[in-house]
Amino acid sequence: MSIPCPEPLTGRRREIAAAARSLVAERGFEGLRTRDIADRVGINIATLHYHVPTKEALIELLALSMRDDFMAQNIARPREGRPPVERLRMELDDFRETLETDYELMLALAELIERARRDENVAAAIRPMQKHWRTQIETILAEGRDDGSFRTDLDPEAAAIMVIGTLTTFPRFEGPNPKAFDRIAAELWRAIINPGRDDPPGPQILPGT
Amino acid sequence: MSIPCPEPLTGRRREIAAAARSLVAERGFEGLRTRDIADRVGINIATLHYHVPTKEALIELLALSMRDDFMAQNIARPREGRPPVERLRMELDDFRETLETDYELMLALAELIERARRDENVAAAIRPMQKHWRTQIETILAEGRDDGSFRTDLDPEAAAIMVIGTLTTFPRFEGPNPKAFDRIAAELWRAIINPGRDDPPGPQILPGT
Amino acid sequence: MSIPCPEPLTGRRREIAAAARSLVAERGFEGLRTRDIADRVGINIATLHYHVPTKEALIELLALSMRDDFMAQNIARPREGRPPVERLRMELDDFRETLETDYELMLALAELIERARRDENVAAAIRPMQKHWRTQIETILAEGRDDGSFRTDLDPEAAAIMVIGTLTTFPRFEGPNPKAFDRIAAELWRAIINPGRDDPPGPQILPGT
Amino acid sequence: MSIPCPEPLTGRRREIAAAARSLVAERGFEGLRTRDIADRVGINIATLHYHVPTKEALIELLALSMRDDFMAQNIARPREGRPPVERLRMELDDFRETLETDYELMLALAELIERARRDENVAAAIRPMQKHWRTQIETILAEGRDDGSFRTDLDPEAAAIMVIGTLTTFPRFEGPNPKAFDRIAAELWRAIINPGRDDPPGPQILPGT
DNA sequence: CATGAATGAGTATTCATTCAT
DNA sequence: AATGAATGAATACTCATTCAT
Repeated sequence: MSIPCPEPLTGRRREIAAAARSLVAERGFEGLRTRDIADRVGINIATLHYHVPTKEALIELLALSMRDDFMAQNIARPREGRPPVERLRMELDDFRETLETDYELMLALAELIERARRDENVAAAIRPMQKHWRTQIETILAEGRDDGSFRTDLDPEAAAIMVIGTLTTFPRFEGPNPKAFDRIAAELWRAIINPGRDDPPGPQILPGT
Repeated sequence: MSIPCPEPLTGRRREIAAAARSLVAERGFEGLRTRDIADRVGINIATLHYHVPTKEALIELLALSMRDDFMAQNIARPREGRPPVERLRMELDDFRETLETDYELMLALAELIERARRDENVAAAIRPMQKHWRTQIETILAEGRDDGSFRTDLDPEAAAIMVIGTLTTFPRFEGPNPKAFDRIAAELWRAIINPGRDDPPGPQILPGT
Repeated sequence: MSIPCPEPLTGRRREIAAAARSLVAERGFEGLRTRDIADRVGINIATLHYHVPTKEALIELLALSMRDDFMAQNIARPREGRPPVERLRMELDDFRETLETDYELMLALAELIERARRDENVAAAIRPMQKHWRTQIETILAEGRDDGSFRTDLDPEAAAIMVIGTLTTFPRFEGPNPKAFDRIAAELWRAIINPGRDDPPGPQILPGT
Repeated sequence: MSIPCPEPLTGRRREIAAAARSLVAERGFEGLRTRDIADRVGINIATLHYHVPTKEALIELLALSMRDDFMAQNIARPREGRPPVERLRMELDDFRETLETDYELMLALAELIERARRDENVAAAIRPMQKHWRTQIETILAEGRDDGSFRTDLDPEAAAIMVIGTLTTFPRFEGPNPKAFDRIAAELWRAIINPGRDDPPGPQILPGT
């Protein structure tokens, strides 16, 4: 189901992509210098260009590597067959985990999304990831509305943007703080679940890991 | 209540800020060149530097000018004394209006916020604006929860981030499309208002799905 | 009649073109470096780029400046109305003079012609000059054949290439040596004039200024 | 009589020289890249450097290979003992043939000669070839003048340059066009042969205008 | 013989900034 | 206020060459 990176990341290319990612997270695309990437990897600039011919190709490589990493986390845990409530829970937990274990990925992704507006190559690399995430959430929301666990007046397409917007905007205000995240996730949860439902939405109620 | 721009924008400085803003909206900070700004204003680069000594100062000027414009829109309509439901409504309407009339401001602001993470000067200029908006929404939400028009289990601080995140993320998916915005705003509305309340939330209800 | 350089060579541009010319004469296009040109003019590379935006534009400027200089020498002395014999004489004298006073121009021109084969811009700049020279010689030869001063079996178009080829190839063997040139010019003369004609081809016979 | 290539061209070295030649013909020395040569041969650059240690050595190899090829064509047909008229004829025919069958050699040679002016190694490799050709033509012309078949006022040394200059300059104007070449060759012929001679210059006369 | 990877020294070009006028 | 000209410091990219395998 995932669209894999066409050229699998061999040793050096993997190192280069990793160095580029952390530099983008630190300084943004504005401050991304090929020389810095080479320095961080510990190679000569010419060597960098041997492995990745142009800066544009490098950004594309970065975009693809990040998309793959981001999507890999989503696919790790099987969601098929589980009820929508549980799947939304998993979605929030996944985001929380990425926030804690790979905040750098999150920051770099934010830069990438901003850049995608002007760079068609980046947009092309990022789009499948965005679409995948959005569709996944839309499906969960639609199914949850239909089975009565979510609000009956829920608009899945609009609510999906609400979920994504809330999650991605949160770190801009609070950073990777997991406690603060739980509070946001809980609010999102309450905004979505069906308030008229008798039985509680699951064994453990938010907030909580 | 507004924090005024320390150096008032004289003719040339105002033109420069406007040119910088539209260029940032078009190309992002990554592609912002002083020469392009001068060209757009119709002056020489040396003249640009006469009015704004450095690029850093220029970015600060831009940040301040945008903050002032953004906050001016909020202050235009008096909100004091009105009920929370109505004030939330106005908040959404304000955003919608900015989206329609000054989408460029919105785009440039997104770039500015991204940049603020690494640029303390920009952060300092932007922060009051962000704080102002966030506090305003938090207040509305808290009062609305307390008067029973919003969800009783609402967490105003978390929900404020949800509102801001949804609004600012929306254009990334749908652009300045007002129809699509109304759908998002309606969903946000339903996520916030008190579903158990008898009387309708106001004279005009937002268009649903 | 001459196609002038569209942008007249102002001070700096003139200096740059001159520096480029002597460097091309010395090292060929292969060894032409913008930095060397800037050094020779005594300016910074950035300043060079201020006056001539790209290397390509610089080469075009060079080509145009050389074309103009070369053609100026041809136009200096009025040839209208004079008999073909005398005009051919002037043609050879002109070449001899350029050889003596501006051998650098000659060398650089040779490089330019070689480059024109692959560079359409250079070709476009050079072509009018080549055509002008060729046509001028063809006309002289045709008229001289018709008035009986040149060989009656002369093929003006073919002979023009013979004249040009002999003149331009000569320095490759003998350098700018004027004595050696006179010998070549004399041979060319004898190859062209009508051997059956009674009266001598002119007051003074070659070689000799 | 031929000066053989000191290191005989083994398989790979031969291939490399051939690839270099066609690349020089296409792009000139200015655009000659070792990597392109290796690519055309189908080997790695490191392998290229195994066979030819430096670029300079490569250019020397190229010069030697071209000199050998060019001179081989001259030696193929025995000229000894034949009358000057016939030998000049053969000289022109040889050139015509090279023009038709190996125009690439001709183009590359032109580049090489231009480069020889600045590169002593190339000059050293090329000089014997140039000298050989020049001397050969001078001898033909001197003998033809003495036996009355060529102009009696012929200056063999000057006329040799005229012949070489005409032949080598021709392709710059007309390319490898054989019809156009015949016209030039005919003109050259008429410029050299003795016009006062009764008997025709040979069994087959060159096509005239 | 052959190659993948690496590199030092360049190479044109860019950009914010300065300064004399 | 305004500008033409100038510049130092970068910046992405190139190329012949080397070396371990």
